[in-house]
Amino acid sequence: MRIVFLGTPDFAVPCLTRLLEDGHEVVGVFCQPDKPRGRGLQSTFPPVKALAVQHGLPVFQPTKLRDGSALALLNSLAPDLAVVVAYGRILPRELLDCPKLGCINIHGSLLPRYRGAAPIQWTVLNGDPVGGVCSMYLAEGMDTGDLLLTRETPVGENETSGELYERLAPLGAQCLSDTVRLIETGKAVRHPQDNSRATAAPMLEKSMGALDFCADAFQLHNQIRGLNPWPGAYTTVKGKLLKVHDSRVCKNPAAVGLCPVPGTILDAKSCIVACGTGEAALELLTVQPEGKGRMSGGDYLRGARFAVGDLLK
RNA sequence: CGCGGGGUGGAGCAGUCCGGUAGCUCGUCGGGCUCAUAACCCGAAGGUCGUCAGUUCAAAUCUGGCCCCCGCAA
Repeated sequence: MRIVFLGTPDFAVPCLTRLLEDGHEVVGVFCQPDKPRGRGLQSTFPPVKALAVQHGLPVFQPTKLRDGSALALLNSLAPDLAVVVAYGRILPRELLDCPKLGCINIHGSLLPRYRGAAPIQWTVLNGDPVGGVCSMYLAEGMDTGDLLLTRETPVGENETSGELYERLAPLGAQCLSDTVRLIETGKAVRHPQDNSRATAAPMLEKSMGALDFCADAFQLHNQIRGLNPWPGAYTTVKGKLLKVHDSRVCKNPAAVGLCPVPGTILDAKSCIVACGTGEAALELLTVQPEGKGRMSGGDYLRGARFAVGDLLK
């Protein structure tokens, strides 16, 4: 089949790889324009572009999709099918109607749950025990199209968004492969979404990373792993940023019977911090002070000269 | 030249402004105490202070260049 692929980040890479392995004719690859990233503002290729270039595929990075030129371009490629995976833009109606067999999408959640830009992260943030990917036809609304296939996977209680992302990307590629085969053989079945069960997964913001130790330890733990690796959870200590990369819920805090102020350090060796009502504490496994590298919670306490009973702030 | 922090025994830090004995909390090794211990006590090993050059009687500390790590912003 003649396929146009639209995708940008790492998550989309296994999908494109799989299409090529399956022997499809990828006639064009769309991704977001190169953007300056990192220290020094160096311009970098999106991962999908890097892969496409490596395979000698034509790459297109339009800044506008609605001025007609994108439509003309897509028409000229005459695709049977368009595959959209984390492209990062809304496709206008005229583009959706262009490919003969339509546009399909791989989404990192079990729709209708988590429609939007950050489905994987919200799965973790909410502490869901099960996540997954699904394939669907694109419709005009955000992730509202008819479902095709769904693939579930259990989510570990300490799994980070980054880790789930890594597992979901190949699962998505498999799902895509199966879906394309169904479409190719005319066996694809549309399952409309149950809109009443829909939830939103909006883009993450930096401010979501602020930790408040008055919250429940489980909640904080989900926040930390859900925002790892980006944008990251943090607290402020002595006026400086302290990122918290990794944590564990500590169900039996050492301070039995006490009701320490949230944020109190309960252990000198492993940076266990009192949270919420004190029923469960939070062990900060890996932290990173502003301007420093990441280190274990214990190392941090030693270097910053904290003692048991001090308030982490 | 976007803004900023930093490189000191194995780890995390102090010391740098006001040059002059290598410090702290851990870890490691040996010994002791204990029913026992990641707890406690005693002792030991381990560092050309990122690198190159300069100033000086003397540089971790002052000056200049270079390398590397990181936070913010994007």
